[in-house]
Amino acid sequence: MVVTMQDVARRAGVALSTVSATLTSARPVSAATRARVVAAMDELGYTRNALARGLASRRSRVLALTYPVGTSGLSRTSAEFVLSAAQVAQERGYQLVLWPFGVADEAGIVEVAGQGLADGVLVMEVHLDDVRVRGLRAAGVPVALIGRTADDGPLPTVDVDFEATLRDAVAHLAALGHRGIAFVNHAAHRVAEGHGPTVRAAAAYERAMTDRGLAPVQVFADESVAGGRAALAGLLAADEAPTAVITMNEDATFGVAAELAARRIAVPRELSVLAVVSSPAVSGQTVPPLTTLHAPGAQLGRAGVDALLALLDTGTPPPPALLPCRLVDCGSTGPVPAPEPALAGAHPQTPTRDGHRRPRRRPARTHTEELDEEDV
Amino acid sequence: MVVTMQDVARRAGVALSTVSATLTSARPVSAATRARVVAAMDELGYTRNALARGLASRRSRVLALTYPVGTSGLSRTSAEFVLSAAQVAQERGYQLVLWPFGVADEAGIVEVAGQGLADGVLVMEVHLDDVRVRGLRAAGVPVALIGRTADDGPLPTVDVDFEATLRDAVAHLAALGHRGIAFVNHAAHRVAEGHGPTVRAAAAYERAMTDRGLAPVQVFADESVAGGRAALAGLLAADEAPTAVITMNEDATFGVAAELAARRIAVPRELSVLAVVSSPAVSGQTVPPLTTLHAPGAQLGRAGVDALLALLDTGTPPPPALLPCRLVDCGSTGPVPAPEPALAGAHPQTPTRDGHRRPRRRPARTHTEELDEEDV
DNA sequence: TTGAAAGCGGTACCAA
DNA sequence: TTGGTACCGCTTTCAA
Repeated sequence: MVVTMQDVARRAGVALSTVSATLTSARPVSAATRARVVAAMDELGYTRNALARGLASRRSRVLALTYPVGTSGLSRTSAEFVLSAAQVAQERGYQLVLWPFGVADEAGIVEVAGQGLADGVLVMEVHLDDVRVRGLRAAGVPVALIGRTADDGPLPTVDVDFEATLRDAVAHLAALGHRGIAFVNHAAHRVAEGHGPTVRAAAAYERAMTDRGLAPVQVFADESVAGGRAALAGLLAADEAPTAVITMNEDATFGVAAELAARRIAVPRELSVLAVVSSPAVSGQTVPPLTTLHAPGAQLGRAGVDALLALLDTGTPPPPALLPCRLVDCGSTGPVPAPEPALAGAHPQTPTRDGHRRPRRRPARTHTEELDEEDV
Repeated sequence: MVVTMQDVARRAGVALSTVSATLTSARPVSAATRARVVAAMDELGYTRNALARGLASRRSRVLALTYPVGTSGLSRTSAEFVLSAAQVAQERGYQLVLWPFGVADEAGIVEVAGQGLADGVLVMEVHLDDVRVRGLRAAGVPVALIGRTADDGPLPTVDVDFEATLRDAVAHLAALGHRGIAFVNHAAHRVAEGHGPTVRAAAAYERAMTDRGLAPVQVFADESVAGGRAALAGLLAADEAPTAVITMNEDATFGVAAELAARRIAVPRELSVLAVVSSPAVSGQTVPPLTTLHAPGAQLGRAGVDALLALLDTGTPPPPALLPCRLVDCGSTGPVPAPEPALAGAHPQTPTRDGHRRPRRRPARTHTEELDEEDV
C-alpha cells in the first residue's frame, strides 16, 4: 500500500540505512548510490513518514500554537498572525497545530504538550504572570512567547513595541499641535488579569504624555462597539474634551467611529483619531477610514516561529525582539482645531488653555434618526 | 527523562501490554489490575506518546485543515470556522494542523498529505472543479469538504445552504414590499474560477427573483471597500434603482455602508440592506449596523470535523449537510419606500412601476467633505 | 562509503 | 484475564 523506505532500498539495491542517509545526509553517500536511490524514490513515489521520522529522531517537526479560546473570536490582527506563523512553519519544513485553550488552562496545555506531538509551543496573548508559560517551562517544553511575561527569564520572546508605538502615536499627534490626547485602551478587567498589551500600552501612553508635559486621559473600554461608543461619549462629555483620540481596542474602535458618525463630528477637522496596534484592513472598514499604526502581525508570526526554531536548534533562546508599528495615513489625523474667534457666533465653543477645546455637546443619535432628519 | 509505558508496567508489576490494554480497552482488564496500573500512571505522571501511538495504530489522531493562502487574510467568518474546527477536533481527541496552500497547489498538498501526519483533510473554500480535492482523492487520502465541488461523488460535505439563504433573503425583502432587490456578489473572476459560493449564490439569487416574477440585478464587486462603493454607486445610477440591496461580499459590504453614509442615504427608509452569509460581528461594525443572515461558521466547523471523523471511523461518508443562515435583525431592512405623493415637492422623485423608485442622485462625497459642509 | 541491527514508544495478536 | 512479542517506518550507532 504505502511505499516504505525498505521498498526504496530494495529497488535501488542498497541497504535501508543508505536510503535514510541520502535523505538526511547524516553520513556521506557516493554520488552514484545517491543517484540510484533518488531514482528509486521517485519511481516509487516515495514520501517519508512523518510519524516514524519523528519517533525515531525525537523531532516531530510539528510546532504548536496556543491561543485563548472563549474570547470573542480572533481579531483580524491575530488571524494575520496565525496564518503567517503557519506559513513560515511550512517554509521551514514544520507543521503548525492549533491548541485552543483557556488562558488559565495550565493542566490542559501541559497534558497535550506531554503527548509529544509538538517540538515546541508558541504562546499567544501572553499575560504578565502566565500559568500556561509557567506550566510548560516546568514541564521542560520549549516555548516561545508572542508577548512577554513580567519575568521572561531566558524565554524567546517577540512582541509589539508598545513603548515605541504609543510614543510615536503621541508624537504624531503632538506634532500636529494636539495637547488633549486621550487613549482608549482595552477593558479594565484586562489590567487586573495582567494582559500584557493593555498594561504596557497604558504605561507607555502615560509616560509619553507626561514626558511632554501633557495630561494623560485614559479610558479602559469594553471590547465591543457599545464599549467604544460609550468611551468616546465619556471623553467628549468631560470638561476638557480631547482634540485627538488614540484607540488600541479593535472592537471598540468601530464604536468610536460609530459615535463620531452619530454625532456628526468631522474627522480630522474637529477630532483626530489614530488607531494603534491595528491593521489597515480593519481601519479601512470604518467610516471614515482611520489612520493606523499598523501592528506587525505577519512579522510577529514569522519572528515567533523563527525564535522557537532557533531555541530548538541551538538550545539557547535568541534575544527578545520588539517590533514597531508602521504608520499608515488614512487621513483621520490633522492639525489641532484652532480656538474659534469670538466673533464666529454660529457654534459657540469654549476654547481652553493647552489646546484643549470644548466641543459643542451633541447628543448621539441612531443612524436612522440621523439620516431621517434631513432626508425626509 | 520521559515516562514510558514500560516504566508504568514495571511500577504496576504488570506486562507492558496490560498497560496498553487498560488505556485502549481493546481487551478486558480486571478491576484490580486496572487500579494498580492507573495508580502507577499518575504516580509517574504518564502521558501516552502521540507519535508512537499513531505509528503503531496507523491513526495519528491529527486532522489537517487546508485553506487558500494569498487571498486577503481570513475573513471573520472563516476565522470563526477555523477556530471552531480546532476546538471540536480537540473535544474529539484530535489535533488540527494548518495547511496553507494555494487553491491550485495540488502537488504541495498531496506531498504533505503523503507524509501521513494527518489522518484526513478538511478542505476549505472548495471550488466547483477543485484540483486539491481531486489530488487527495486520487492519493487515497480521506477528505471532507467545506463547500461542494460540482461532482462530489461520495465525499463528505458540509456547506452553507446558499439556495435557502438567497431565497430567504429575497423573501424577507419581498415581504416588506420590495421588488427592486439587487445582489452584490463576490468578484467576477470568482465565477470564472468556479468559486462555489459565488456561483451557487448567483444562481440561487436569480432563481429566487424570477420565481417571484422579479427582475434580478446582480453586481459582481471587487472584494474591497472600493469595490463595494463602486457597486452601490453603479446600482443607484441605474434607471431603475433598487430599493433593497443584498450583499454577500464581506469586504465590499463595508464599501456599501461607506457609500451609503457618503450619500446620506437613510437606511432602511430609503434603501434596505441585508448582508447574507456574514456575521453579526462584522455587520455590527458598520454604520449603520446591518441586518444579517448569519453564516453558520461555528456549526460548519463542527459539522466538518464530525463528517471527516465519521468517514474515518465508518469508512463511509455521512450524507451531505447544508446549513442555513439565521436572520439577525439589526434594523437595516424596512418597508419599501412609498412612491411620494405628487404634492410633496421638496425632493422630486420619480416613482416607477414595480416598486422601483428613482432616488435623487447625490454625488458621493468624502466623509470629511460631508461633515465639513454643515459643521463649519 | 556501505550494511546490519538496535531502538523510538506504542498497538495488536498470540499463546498461556 | 494476562504476558510475550512481532511489528509501525524511520534514525542512528557500530562494524565491516
